[in-house]
Amino acid sequence: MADLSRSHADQTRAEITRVAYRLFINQGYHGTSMRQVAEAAGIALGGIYNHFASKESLFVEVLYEYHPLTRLLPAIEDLQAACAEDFVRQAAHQFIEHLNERKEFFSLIFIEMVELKAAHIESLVADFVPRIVALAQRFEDWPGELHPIPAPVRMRAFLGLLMSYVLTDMALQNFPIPGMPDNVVDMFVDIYLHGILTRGNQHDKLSPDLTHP
Amino acid sequence: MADLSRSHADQTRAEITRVAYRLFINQGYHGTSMRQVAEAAGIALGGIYNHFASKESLFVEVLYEYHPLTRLLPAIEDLQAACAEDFVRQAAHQFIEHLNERKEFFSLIFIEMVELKAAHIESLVADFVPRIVALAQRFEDWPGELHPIPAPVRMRAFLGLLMSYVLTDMALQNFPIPGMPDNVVDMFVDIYLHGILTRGNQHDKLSPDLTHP
DNA sequence: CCTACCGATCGGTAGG
DNA sequence: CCTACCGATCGGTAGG
Repeated sequence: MADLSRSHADQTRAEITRVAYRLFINQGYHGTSMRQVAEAAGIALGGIYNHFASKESLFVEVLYEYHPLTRLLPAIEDLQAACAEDFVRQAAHQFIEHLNERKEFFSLIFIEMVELKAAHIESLVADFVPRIVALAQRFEDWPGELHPIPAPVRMRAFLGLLMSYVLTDMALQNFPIPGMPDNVVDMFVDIYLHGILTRGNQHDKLSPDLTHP
Repeated sequence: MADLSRSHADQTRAEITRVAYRLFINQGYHGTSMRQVAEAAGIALGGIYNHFASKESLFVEVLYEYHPLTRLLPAIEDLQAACAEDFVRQAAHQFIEHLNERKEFFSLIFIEMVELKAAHIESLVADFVPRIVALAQRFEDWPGELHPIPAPVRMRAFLGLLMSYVLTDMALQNFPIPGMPDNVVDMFVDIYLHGILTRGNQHDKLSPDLTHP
């Protein structure tokens, strides 16, 4: 019975977090009222404060609950790859797949940066930076294939290109561009691979078979 | 005298817009009150409404006043270039230079997308899309040098990579990464050029002289 | 977990 | 361009 009631409280807390996420990403932090959260969660305003000390602590919970690195990083760390190209293609695939599930996460990051002045972002990314740096080093496992670009820059270009794909994909939802194909991700990856690999070691020519595996 | 008074009214309006810009990008839309704007502009609250019908119309004015494409696009359109590589390097230089002056503009875009639900963005970009598409076509002026990538994708990768540079540059202000060099932009451009140009036509090898012109 | 309430602050306006 | 004010809504809490 004690277990059941605790479980029910957890459910309520999870429901509050879930609806708060949807409201925050659609209206922003200051544009979302605790009354809206309460109504969407099906409880009274005061009920929220049995689970969260303040609106800000509710936002922090949402931020941690919905950031994609928790699941994305292990997925990439576990990849087995025979060469740099293989690794990049697999990592890009994982990256896009996880971020597509969490597309609205970028809105959360912006809210955190602008509306909450990045007060909590440091503790959020601190855990992940060393693991990302370690990932960047794995490129060195395949010597002789790479242009002489510093590892942090190579990693940053990778993250940046894919991030910009997701962002422009969101932005272009409302503005279809004539001549924009479906498999833009694969082409971005091809551009990136041509950009970082020396010519001898890539399966070159952007054939449709290669960009459409 | 009529001229003087009109000029003074314009000055006040410009000052309101200026301080509103700073407040919006630092606190968000709903996080900024008209009273804060009034105080920062040195006038009473009611005075704002002699210049702007509402808070939202003030935001729209800020959005138009501070978006970088007004000056960036003509600068790139006027570029003279002998080859694709030259064009890309000059365009990237212009792009970064203009966006560095208007770095906080991204915050405005996010505010517009999240807090104001992208209500005004359509009319803002509508004027620029055809000109950007036209720019993408200029790559075709140098035939035989390009990988067979659709023009919109090539343009999108260019904008995306540079945009992601500016964004990560902002984000990494607070988290210096060991081993991250100063001339990341040049390296990004090199990666991009290797990515879109066929091998024969590029001044290859990323020598320091080339990445540090 | 709800009801009823607090002081504070919001965007906006009338009238001068 | 300011003073003084409007109704509405905010985050949060006491008490049950």
